Amino acid sequence: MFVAMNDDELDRIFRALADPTRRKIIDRLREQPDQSLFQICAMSVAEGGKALSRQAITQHLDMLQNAGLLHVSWSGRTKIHSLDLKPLREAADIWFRKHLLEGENP
Amino acid sequence: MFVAMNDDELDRIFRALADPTRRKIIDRLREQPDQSLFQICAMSVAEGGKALSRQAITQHLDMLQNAGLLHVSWSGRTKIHSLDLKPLREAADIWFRKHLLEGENP
DNA sequence: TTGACATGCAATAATTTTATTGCATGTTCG
DNA sequence: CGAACATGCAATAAAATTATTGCATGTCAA
Repeated sequence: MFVAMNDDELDRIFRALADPTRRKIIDRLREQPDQSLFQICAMSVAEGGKALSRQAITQHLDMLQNAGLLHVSWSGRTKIHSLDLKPLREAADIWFRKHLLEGENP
Repeated sequence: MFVAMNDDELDRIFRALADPTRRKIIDRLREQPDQSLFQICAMSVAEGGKALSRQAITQHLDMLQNAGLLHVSWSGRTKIHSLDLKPLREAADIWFRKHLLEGENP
């Protein structure tokens, strides 16, 4: 099985995963998909401890989307966010597994 | 199988992987372990395109070591670097696989 | 011992990332 | 229609990351 992904894409994904707030968003979005920006902000406040502004969350979501990790749609005035795990799997294929699976002691 | 890793450790690992220079260092160190700082600098110059200062490389190595990804030893005046992939595997266990393996369509 | 070598340490500069603020736009509901 | 709502856009501030420079320390080898 073969995946195609250039360095820039891979880089965007790794960068997207570098921030704990974004990883938390990914976690929550996986637990419950199709959340609005407001819902995501609410989660963030409820769990994260520190309350980020809506714009901060928006910027994090932008980075996730830029890395191709998000599927976004609109329902009226509401923006709906869900995960797209495919790029994550591709990144794992071409990088992570290379280091984690080769030469593993059984 | 159970792994123990706190949020800080996980965060250091993800941050360490966020930079392309560091990922390249990991790649090269995997191809050829037990390299000195100078060797790593030389590689970086030879391959990376942009020539970083020795100190820049040192700082990158520090971050990798801080994330527990490096095994360092001394031979006289020479510092020897090798990878320690165990933390990477642990990080994959508690985070990556959760998202990548669950709910995979077969 | 001395000079070249391999590296460390510390300060600072340059760049990027993260967060905030204020205002603007389109949508729903009464 | 008009008010509350959900979000966007843009500028800027704050903080963190990345890279550089200069000097210091310990080691090897002639």
